Amino acid sequence: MVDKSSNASQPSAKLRILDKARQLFAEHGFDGTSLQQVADAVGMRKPSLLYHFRSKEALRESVIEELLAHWQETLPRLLAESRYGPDRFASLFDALLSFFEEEPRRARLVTRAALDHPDLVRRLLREQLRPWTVLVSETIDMGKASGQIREDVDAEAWVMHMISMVIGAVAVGPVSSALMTRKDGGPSEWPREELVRIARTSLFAPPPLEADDGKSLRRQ
Amino acid sequence: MVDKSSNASQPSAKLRILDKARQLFAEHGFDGTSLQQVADAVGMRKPSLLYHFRSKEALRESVIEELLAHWQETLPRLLAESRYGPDRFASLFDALLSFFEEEPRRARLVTRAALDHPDLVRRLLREQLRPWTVLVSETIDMGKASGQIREDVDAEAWVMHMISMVIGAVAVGPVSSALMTRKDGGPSEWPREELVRIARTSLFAPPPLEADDGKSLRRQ
DNA sequence: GCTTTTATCTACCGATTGGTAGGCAGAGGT
DNA sequence: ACCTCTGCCTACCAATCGGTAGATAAAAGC
Repeated sequence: MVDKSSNASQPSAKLRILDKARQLFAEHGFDGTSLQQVADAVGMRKPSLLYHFRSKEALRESVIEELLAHWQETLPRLLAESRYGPDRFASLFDALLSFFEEEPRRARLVTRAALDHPDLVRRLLREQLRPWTVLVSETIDMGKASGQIREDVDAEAWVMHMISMVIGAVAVGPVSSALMTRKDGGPSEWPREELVRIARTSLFAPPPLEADDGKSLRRQ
Repeated sequence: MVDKSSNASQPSAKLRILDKARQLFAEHGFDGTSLQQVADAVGMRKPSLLYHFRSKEALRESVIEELLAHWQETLPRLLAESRYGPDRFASLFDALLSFFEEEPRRARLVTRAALDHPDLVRRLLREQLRPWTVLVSETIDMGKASGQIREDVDAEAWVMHMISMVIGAVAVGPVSSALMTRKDGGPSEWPREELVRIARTSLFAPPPLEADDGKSLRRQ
């Protein structure tokens, strides 16, 4: 058994390999990345790499598991940090968006994994992520009773679509933004606000009388 | 010069190659598919395949271009067929969704292409698809004046996100549905309705007084 | 001090990759 | 009859693929 963080001296070869492999897999895909490229990026020979991971397949599984683990570790924190009250979902959605936005490779990696190995990713989603989405769904359903949430929302499906939408939007963001008029001007020119608005308006019930001042819907 | 539909006898080798290559690329990715696999699927030897496409790169470009061309040919028809009046966008959205739903490989292929060759896909989107999305955006903006469309909609961004959302949802549909409670039960158990609802409620202004009977919003 | 374990290396393997050379059968034009 | 061009073939190529064997040096355990 080899632990992943034995000595505190430096990042441990295994972690360095996982880090570089994650980057390369996200950018060029699993089949588009050779062990030689990973080895070069890490700064060691190919057989040394295969000493830590017995095959390319094992390396790929480790990368995916590490991704899900990182997600599973971060998500509860997001849920805990998100403020209570009417803004809670907006705050949570914002956190979810930021999670992938700060490192778009994560979104690309999970998208590629979903395309290349649907069964594996299905299983991991079920086992590791679904408990949390169920929690969110139940909270949404409770919000219907108090009138804050639209009655016609399918909570489970909404959560699923929002996650899929955020990941997809971040993963192919630089590409789909080719449809926008305000041409490039840097990677930050991305219509993030509209994404938040779509999520908000499809979830929250409109305020009773007054409309369009956004008083009860604003985020900060 | 070799035309793509010379004799009417049978589908012409070039087209058969493109067809099989499209399927394989969509399912296993560009790098995950070898020319040998394509040749086997078509039923010819590898060099015969390379007689029609001078390299794997050329084959990939042809597949992508054919995909965009097919899209570009279908989209104007969808726009023309969609009924006028308040239901027009719902009808159009439904057509867009059906376009990818009836052949999910299209969605997977374009997603993979966007990940593997962002620059190429950006260019194709700009040149071939954007004129149509601009048209839709302008119509949306006109709808604001008549009060049917929400004032806070960013038309261009909304259209972009909807396309991205639909393609993403269809491409990874079988995977993300692992987050749903109503387990599998076939591929048609997919929460399509919620997707339509998200699109609708994020675009249309709520009816003046009465709500929730969906009279002015219903689709069929 | 000796042995074992860990982590890396060089050298190599067979299989497969994308791609080329050149032959050959048939259809069509002249 | 002859030539040309098309479309497919067999045979082959160098390069790269994922992976193995075995040597070696340093550290750890006894």
